[in-house]
Amino acid sequence: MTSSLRKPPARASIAEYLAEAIFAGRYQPGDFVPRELDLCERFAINRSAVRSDLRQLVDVGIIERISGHGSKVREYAEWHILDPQVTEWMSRYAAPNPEIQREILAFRLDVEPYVAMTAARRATARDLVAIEEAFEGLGQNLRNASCAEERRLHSECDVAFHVAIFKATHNIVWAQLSHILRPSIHLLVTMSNENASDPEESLERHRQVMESIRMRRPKEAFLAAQAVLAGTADALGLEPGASSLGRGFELP
Amino acid sequence: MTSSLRKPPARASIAEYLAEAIFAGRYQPGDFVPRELDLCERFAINRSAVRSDLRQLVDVGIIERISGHGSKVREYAEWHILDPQVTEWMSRYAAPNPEIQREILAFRLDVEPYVAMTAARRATARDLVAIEEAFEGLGQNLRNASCAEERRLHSECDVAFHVAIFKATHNIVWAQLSHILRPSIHLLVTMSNENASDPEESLERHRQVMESIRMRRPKEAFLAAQAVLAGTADALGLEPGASSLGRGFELP
DNA sequence: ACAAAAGTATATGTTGAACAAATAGCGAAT
DNA sequence: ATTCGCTATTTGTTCAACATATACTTTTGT
Repeated sequence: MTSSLRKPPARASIAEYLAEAIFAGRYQPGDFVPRELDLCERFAINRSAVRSDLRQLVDVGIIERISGHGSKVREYAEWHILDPQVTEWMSRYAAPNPEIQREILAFRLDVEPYVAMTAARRATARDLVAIEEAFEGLGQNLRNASCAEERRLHSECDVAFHVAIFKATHNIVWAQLSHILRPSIHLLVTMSNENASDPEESLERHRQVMESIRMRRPKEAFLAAQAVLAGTADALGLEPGASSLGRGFELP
Repeated sequence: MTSSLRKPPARASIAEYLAEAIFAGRYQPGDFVPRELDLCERFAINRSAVRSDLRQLVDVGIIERISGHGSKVREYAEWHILDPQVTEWMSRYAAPNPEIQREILAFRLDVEPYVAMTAARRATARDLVAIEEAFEGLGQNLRNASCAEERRLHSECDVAFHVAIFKATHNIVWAQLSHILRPSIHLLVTMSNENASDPEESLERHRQVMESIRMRRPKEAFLAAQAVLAGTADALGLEPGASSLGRGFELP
């Protein structure tokens, strides 16, 4: 009786359902999702609500509506992977496509060392608090990575740690771009469950980044972030050789 | 009679109207936009259509709907400035806020040299075609920058040039991120109308970037892109000293 | 006089039905 | 065999009514 009292479970979100189905690959690019009236029936909801939710998927480039024909899933390249909602879905429902995950990681390899370097120059005390709190969380949830809930918590702290560094650049573009990290971090935590890479070592690398930022040592922060990412790439089974930026320069 | 034959002007897009009004500053963060029924009346359109358009503004974080009260414009920091539609509105209706423009330019100063460098490593012949075509357009529309239409065309070519370089990285994240360029490039063209900075010099700097990419000289591409951005920052009256990344390294 | 509670006004949220418009596929006529 | 036109299906638009949430006002009790 507690369950039914709390809340009428919001409302069955069609966007959520379809996102899950699409990201899990049950509907692939070129496929058509069920028509409006079927979705109405399936979720006992009216057409306006269905259309409102479908609009969201259209706005982020995931589906394309063809008047009088149906709603088609668009190519992966068309998806707005910079949209926070999209990255959230990606991290929650796994990669729709390993290729995108690889490209996101390549991007991270490109930029995160530079972001860490900038953070080391500009981080305020408040930024350090956020970074440290996330790091504490990482340490807390390190050992008991038994149940799924614990791993999710660890994953969230990992995301918070990297996001806090992006925000420490004090640039709104970098700050908003930090959402792109989420999918690969969640994937990492999911996979490292099997891959059993050394978590102690990973934690130590994160600590190095944090300390370098605190001590205002940009170059060390750059290198430390590179080390973290090398570990990430390794755990995900992707060679960091794909990195493009940050090469061709001799670090002092 | 030609005007009415062509097309029933699509449909008055409420999203478009409100975006113009909000980006122009007629509604500022904290303000409430007209209520649904007023918009219905003003545009002779039904409520469903109005609500559909308002949903788009909600999805990109520009407005927030408060049940039973109204639709409030959110703080600039909440706006999804990485969304292509948002950047398009920003470029079309000028900056809602000079601060955001400054931060976008700071971001460009951070990344574009590295993007050019990567493009120099990975650009295919097809990428070079796109870059060259945009460059040709830049040269064409250089002299006759008289009417507004001509300037718009020049601006589009400028955008196309930089976007082509981002795409030449062959990374989907960089490619989608290229939308962020649009606002500052349009602003530049608008302002340089008054500022009368030397267009010949700017063109030459763009040529240097293109040539460096063609010749597969990453380091030269990096420096050439920096030079282009220095010119841009100068024309916009922003000192490039705000740049964060790409500093602290000695270029070979 | 002040404060808490109840009630009212206003705007958004939800529902349902009916009609309009666009697209694909089929079939007939040239 | 090709083109034209018809029909079926699905999305797009419109309208009207009711439900719900929030802010403001009035009332009531101390």
